[in-house]
Amino acid sequence: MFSKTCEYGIRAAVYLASQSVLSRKVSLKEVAKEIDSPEAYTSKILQKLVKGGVIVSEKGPTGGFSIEANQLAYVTLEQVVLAIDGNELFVKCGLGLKQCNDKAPCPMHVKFKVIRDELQDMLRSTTVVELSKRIDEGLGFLKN
Amino acid sequence: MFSKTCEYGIRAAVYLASQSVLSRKVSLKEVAKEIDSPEAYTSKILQKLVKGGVIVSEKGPTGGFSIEANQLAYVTLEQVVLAIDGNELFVKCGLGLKQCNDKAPCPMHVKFKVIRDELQDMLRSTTVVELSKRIDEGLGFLKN
DNA sequence: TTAATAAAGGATATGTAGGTCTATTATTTG
DNA sequence: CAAATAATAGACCTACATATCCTTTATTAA
Repeated sequence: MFSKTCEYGIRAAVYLASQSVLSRKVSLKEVAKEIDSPEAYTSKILQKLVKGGVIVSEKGPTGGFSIEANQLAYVTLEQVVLAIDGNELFVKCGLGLKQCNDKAPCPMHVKFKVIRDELQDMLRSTTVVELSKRIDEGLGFLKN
Repeated sequence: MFSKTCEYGIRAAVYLASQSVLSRKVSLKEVAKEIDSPEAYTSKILQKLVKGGVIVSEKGPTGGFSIEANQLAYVTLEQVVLAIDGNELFVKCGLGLKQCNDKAPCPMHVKFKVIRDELQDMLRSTTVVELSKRIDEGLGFLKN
């Protein structure tokens, strides 16, 4: 469904949310450890999230990654997916046709669009901080 | 969403359905042309569909690919996806965790499962012959 | 102002999906 | 049986996602 990069990205964003509610900045090393992803690769992913405006970073000692306090309530899974995988998942034809749309649809278009839109709605209405709370409550994990 | 191989596979199956209702067998070359996919690669994909029991093939002159008449009404998109991409799409964790399930869920699990199940239901309740009819009616295309 | 710390970034490596090429096997028809 | 036709199969190639390595830049605190 999502690229592996994006899976890491969501996990990273959720972990950062869990720490940002505590006003903690987190190092690359810690993020990688907590979401069980390769450190160097995680670095690239976090950079994408920074460029996408999803998270912020600070260099130097006492630096690290975080989600700004006033953004915390508004960062959604959709933003994370858009920052990493782009909008392809939300617009691409299920059969891979270049020119598939409501006017010139592939035969699966109508039914597929319903699912695609529901997926996007779900991601848009789910915040990373909301998911981070489930972890706190023991209702979810970011690695195993 | 689906692999590119699977996209070709669905298009091929739908085209074969459209011809099988006319009791026509179709050559590899014709399938590739009609769904706009590389011929040699299409060959591999059709073989997967044959092995998966979705379509049948006959060698020699007058040979070709088709969907058996008594199967035509029952071949679903789900069968095509399973034959090519396997069941990963229907069971895999949205965050890529190995051990994510109802008992030990990732934080996205509950919401993601809803979408995943709806997708599978849609594919299971949609037949390839149903989609082929849309093409006949000018309500869909397999290439552009 | 220097040493330590942490992110940024470029170059490179690896693995897998996607795609091609060529030879072989099966079947039909003259 | 021979020639033509069509699928089958294995080896090979390519592009891209995934992953690593190493150097540079920014920032802090002693």
